[in-house]
Amino acid sequence: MKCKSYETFFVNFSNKSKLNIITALRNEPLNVKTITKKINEEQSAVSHNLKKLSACHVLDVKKAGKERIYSLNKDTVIPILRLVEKHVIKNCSGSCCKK
Amino acid sequence: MKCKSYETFFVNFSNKSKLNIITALRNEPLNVKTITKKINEEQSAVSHNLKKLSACHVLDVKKAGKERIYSLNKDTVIPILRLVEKHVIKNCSGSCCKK
DNA sequence: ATAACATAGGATTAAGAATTCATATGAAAT
DNA sequence: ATTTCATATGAATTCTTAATCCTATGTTAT
Repeated sequence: MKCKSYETFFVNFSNKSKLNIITALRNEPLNVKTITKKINEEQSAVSHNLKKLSACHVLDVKKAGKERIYSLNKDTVIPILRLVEKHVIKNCSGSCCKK
Repeated sequence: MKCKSYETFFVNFSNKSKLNIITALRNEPLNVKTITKKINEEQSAVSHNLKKLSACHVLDVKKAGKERIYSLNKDTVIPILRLVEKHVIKNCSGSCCKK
């Protein structure tokens, strides 16, 4: 599947676990264990998600010994999050986005 | 559920049907029947999706007789789509975002 | 008042995704 | 060479979501 259909990209932001990872990395690159502790989920689940996130270049990885350090692709992610923040402030002052 | 957790917002972009609706409305507001024809899906499925999209203010609705005219919230949606386009061009020249 | 049209909504089923568990890989330390 | 630690991967299960079907609501026209 190619990126030209954008749905795969957005899936990376459309559930809590993945969004937790993104949030955890907003300020600093982290290794898997630290992410796992920070968001309080199974290591295995985190790894599965990290794989998808980095397949889409939402995250970058680099190896450091036996660790892998994941970092946010800030060029794309930060501006998108900002837009959504703005959207929510403007449109969702009460509660919205109900399922 | 409140918008403060953004995953619900992003769900609106994370499958083909919803993204087709968004694309169909990129240039002009349309009524349900026209959207349905344009994206070639069941009227009922389209209505279900329209509800979610407008609950999140990704779309606006206005009534016109027996029709309902849906339009894109361009303030939010267009800039986000542009960012993703840019991201894809930069990062996904081959194929990426595989599931 | 009834018929025709446009759209919405509920309930069920089917499809897809996330979670979990068990195991594998690979790197550093002893 | 073996153990330990960090991470990844595959398979099975469990959830979640979307798709479908059927019916309801509301609007206009006759």
